[in-house]
Amino acid sequence: MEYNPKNFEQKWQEKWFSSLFYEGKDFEDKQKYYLLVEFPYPSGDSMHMGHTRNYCMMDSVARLRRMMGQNVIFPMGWDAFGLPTENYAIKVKRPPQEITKENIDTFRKQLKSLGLTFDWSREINTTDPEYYKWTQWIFLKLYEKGLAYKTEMPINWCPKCKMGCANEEVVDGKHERCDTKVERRNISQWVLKITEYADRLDKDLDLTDYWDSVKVRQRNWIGKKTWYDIEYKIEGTDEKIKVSTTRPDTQFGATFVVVAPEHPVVEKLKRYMNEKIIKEVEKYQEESRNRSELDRISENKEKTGVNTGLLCKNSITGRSMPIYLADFVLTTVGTGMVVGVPAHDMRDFEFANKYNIPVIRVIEGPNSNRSEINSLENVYEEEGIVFNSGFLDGISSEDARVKVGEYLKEKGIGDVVERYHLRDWIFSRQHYWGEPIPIVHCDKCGQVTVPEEQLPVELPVVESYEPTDTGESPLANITQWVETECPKCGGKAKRETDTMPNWAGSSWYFLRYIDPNNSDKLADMDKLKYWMPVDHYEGGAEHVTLHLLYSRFWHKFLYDVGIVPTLEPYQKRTIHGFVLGEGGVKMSKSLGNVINPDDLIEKYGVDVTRAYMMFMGPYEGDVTWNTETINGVKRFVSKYYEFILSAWERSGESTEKEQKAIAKLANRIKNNILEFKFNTAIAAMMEFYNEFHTAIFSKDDLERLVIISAPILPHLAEEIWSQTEHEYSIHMQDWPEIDEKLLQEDEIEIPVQINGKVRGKINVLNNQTEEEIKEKVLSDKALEGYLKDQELKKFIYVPNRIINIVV
RNA sequence: GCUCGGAUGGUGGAAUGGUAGACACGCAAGACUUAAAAUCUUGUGACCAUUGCGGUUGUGCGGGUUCAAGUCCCGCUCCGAGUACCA
Repeated sequence: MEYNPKNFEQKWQEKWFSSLFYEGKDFEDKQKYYLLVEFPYPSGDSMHMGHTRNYCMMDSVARLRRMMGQNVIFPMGWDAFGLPTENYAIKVKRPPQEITKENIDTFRKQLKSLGLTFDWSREINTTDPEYYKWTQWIFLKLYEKGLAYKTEMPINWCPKCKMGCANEEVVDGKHERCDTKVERRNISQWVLKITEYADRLDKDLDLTDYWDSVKVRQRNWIGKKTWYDIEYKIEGTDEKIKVSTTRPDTQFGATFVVVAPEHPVVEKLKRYMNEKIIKEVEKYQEESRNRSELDRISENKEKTGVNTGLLCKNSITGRSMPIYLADFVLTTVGTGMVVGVPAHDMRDFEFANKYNIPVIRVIEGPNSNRSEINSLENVYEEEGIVFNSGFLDGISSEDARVKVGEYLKEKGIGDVVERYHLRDWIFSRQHYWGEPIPIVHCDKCGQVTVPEEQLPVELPVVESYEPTDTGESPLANITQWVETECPKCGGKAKRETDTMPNWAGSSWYFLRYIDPNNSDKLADMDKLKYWMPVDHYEGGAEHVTLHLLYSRFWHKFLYDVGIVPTLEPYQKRTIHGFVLGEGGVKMSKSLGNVINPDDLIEKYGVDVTRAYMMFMGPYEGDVTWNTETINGVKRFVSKYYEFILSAWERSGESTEKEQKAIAKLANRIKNNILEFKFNTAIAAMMEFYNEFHTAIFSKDDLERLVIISAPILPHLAEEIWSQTEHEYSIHMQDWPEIDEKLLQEDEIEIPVQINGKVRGKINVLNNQTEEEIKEKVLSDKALEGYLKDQELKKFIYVPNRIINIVV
């Protein structure tokens, strides 16, 4: 009867993986539940603890929901394109295809050894040509709809990885992968017009049940703002410039205008400048061109700029304002021209201060009167009441903006525009290990799409290749692959050698799980209608901006072209915490504090490992590894095993107390798992054990106990089920129906407070009225000392909770 | 700077506005043992009292609402994550 998991855990896993009880069945007449976890990148290392923990938690959810009669789809696959494998392949001169296959085999074995009931019949792999055929197909559709285009653009160039990277991959001016400072380079790049979906990506968040923190991050990234573009006439000319602002309520405080130095309008303005100033302007343009965006943004806060000598007239206030060029203004933001309001913008104040431009205050707020603004500290950036502002006087900032908007329209001198922080998605990578972009360049026909029937455009398998120094993809060196026929005219043509970023394959993988082997379609519409949307998408915080946004964008596009049936891909999205190494530091190879799940399984067994990972702390919080604590879980699991088996041997009649305890435990386990409170689900089991391990139970009740333990301790439950002569498998049993009556108490003990302090306890019957209870409390001997000679001011009775007496 | 989280014993953490510290680790004492490990029992926020009952205080800090606040409101401090010359 001793708990020895080595004797049975593997045996049951083998049986599970051959009997396939956990597969999701298409079209089955049950409530469907699509539970999605982020698929891992199969690196050369072992699976990370973070992944392991979340998969174990979600496996418990999947097992519970199946027992609750739901048709659960809980799939797994591999996000296998990407740089680590490519770099390793270059180093050891082996094809990444081979390396990837080995890594996947290791990872799959690890997942299986944890007893996770992923539906392996639906396994996918983003690097499988049968999979990336459809990634390429989606690209073609995007191209056909004008949402993919190639353009010469300054990109962030990573000199180490020899590749361009999206703004989103640049952190602190460094490539997030390798920490190398990125440079600016002009390169012809494929770009996807995600900005065209910005509005819907923002608005449709309302259709989902994502955690608010997830919605907020999406919205901040999209950065929707209302902008006011205002035309100013340049004095002494017929030219106009259009500045943009989000704070038109401060217009009467505007005292200058700044144009981005690289802005095309500068050429036009030059016509009105004198020779000396033109020279200065050109010198400044040259300087700022050589500064990378990083440099322009970096620590050096000293503002630079050049006065054009030109003046423009504020079309709202009539004020004459000097025009400057300055590189803190970016062409890509707004109209690339800014109106400066030094009293209400710190950056404008710094600039005005340097160039002796007047500061005019026009907003007052609750904590700040109309006093003069004379230092950076008292620049007033908040909203408030507008003064000194002609037709805007005395109204709030918000109302003033509306009024300015109306005024612009009425006079025809500007527009109100919605703009987004989001920029288009740079989709090219100059690398080998990614999906080839299915485009052919023909001298005669230009850019030609590869016809659908010729997909996939497969990556050539080669022994070795290196990134090129020219910045082209390594594919460019593989001539026999590059040289091809033009699908249109049959003449000589060259393949596109850029590949897709590894965000591509992960932007739609959840759709392929639904119909993984379909060779005619991305996925069958009826199957999609049955399974979609994903009911719950579980993942890390690092993917709630980019990956989530990209995949929602692709999904909306696929919806528009009639491929998928839902507007949004995921109904719910939650964020798990990190697993930190001992002492609360990051787990990393260099610190040597990486915990390998294999070692834990070897030492403690699978169920103990799984239960410990869930018991460590709440789902959403970061947890710190503590090897001492796992012993507590091990102790509990062994005792629990021995307890149930011995209780089975001495079984008899359960009293009502035991029946109630099991009913309550069943409810707690179920509710806690569904609410992702795995730690308290296990605590509930421990509490039950502590109170009842010597009690007598009926066999019916013990069966129920084993069943409700199964989602958390799947191997243990299966073993006990079999030892107590039940038919395989416990995981195919129905979750027990709970008799509501068992959850109610006839008599409960509730605390009695006097003036807010607990002074005693009293037993209350279920059907007792407040009057009866009051009488009982007031005549209670133990409380007498507190109540004697006191005036009773208030008697509060909260049913089943507490009594508070104010005297 | 901005946005979003968080702060509860020696530790990880519980707690629909209703007995703060469930559960676990650790620690201490005891039992078993030649001994140790394992296991079991008891105790364990702090302070005071201890012969028994007990009392006071306590959830980062300062206010407030309430019969009642870890939880709600206002104002801070510190820590973590994300993000930024975004006009």
